[in-house]
Amino acid sequence: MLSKKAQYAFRALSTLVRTDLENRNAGDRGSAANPAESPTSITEMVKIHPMSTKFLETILLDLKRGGILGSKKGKGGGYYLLKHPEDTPLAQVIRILDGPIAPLPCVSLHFYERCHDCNEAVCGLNRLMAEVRDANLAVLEQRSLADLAVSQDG
Amino acid sequence: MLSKKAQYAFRALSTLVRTDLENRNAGDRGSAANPAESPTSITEMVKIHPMSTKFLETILLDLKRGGILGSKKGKGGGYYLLKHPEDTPLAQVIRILDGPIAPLPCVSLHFYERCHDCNEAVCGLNRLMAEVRDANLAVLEQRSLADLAVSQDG
DNA sequence: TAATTTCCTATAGGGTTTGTAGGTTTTAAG
DNA sequence: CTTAAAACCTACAAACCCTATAGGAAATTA
Repeated sequence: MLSKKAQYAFRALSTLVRTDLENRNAGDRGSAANPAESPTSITEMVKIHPMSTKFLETILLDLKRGGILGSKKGKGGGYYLLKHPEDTPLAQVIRILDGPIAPLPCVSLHFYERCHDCNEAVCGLNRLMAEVRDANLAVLEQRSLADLAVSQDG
Repeated sequence: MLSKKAQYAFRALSTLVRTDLENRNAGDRGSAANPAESPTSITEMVKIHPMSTKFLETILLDLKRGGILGSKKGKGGGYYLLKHPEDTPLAQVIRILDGPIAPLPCVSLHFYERCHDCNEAVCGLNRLMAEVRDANLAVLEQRSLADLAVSQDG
């Protein structure tokens, strides 16, 4: 199950994706194209998706440290996507906030930990959970923030 | 990530699967074929896969209540598989010990809970996490306890 | 100078996970 | 009929993690 952190992250990100795409379209028509020039503040995000402001703050900082968001301090500041929405897979968001996607540490690609109680080469569970991991990644590495915004009204 | 409970469960189950298959083969050759007639005790399981006896006890009781195991009390008693290993999907084990497989309650098939903060019909995250759930189930409902025992030496 | 906003760290409360304790009931074997 | 072995049951404790809050410091704009 996704943690609350990850769920809140996706809500905030869906707002940022919309703003991002709007800015890009405006850019095509001669207006400001650079998302960094029109960041979205935490206050605005919370208005759209009500949640604890302070909690969201820590989440956005995580996403910034994780290389997904940029920020601008001071009045008129806020957060913005560093890359095109299509270029940030959902897997990256989940890893930052929830850690490993794999069902076991010994089959994790990014958070691997050795399994002390079994021989990984011949462990049946190991092999099966690697299958589960791959099934997850097939979706989570393919799908991106861009998919998050499609027809999202609520 | 799988809980310790689920991990221990799979280890104990792998022992039971082996015993089960051995008994079935022996049955073909004229010996005891019914797994219920040669149950495996907790003590034996812990010898093969070292872990807390008392903790495993609660896990096995969960699996019994969940309809996966049968048991026999008293001296010479123990646990045994109620069905052929191929007929118990991994998903059933995980649901008993860890609950929902879906990444969000609002896309869970067995543990559904309504999502209060979004319109499920148009929620982008909802749709994506349903994809993840299906990817998981494609493996976990297809794979069974029988797959757990294949070439498992450790 | 004032207002706004991100940035940073610590911490508290609650819940869950993990594991323990102690006893009861059932069954088999001598 | 007694003893030993095993499942069964409930409560509880300790550790850990998740969620959220608090209180400022630093940066930027007007």
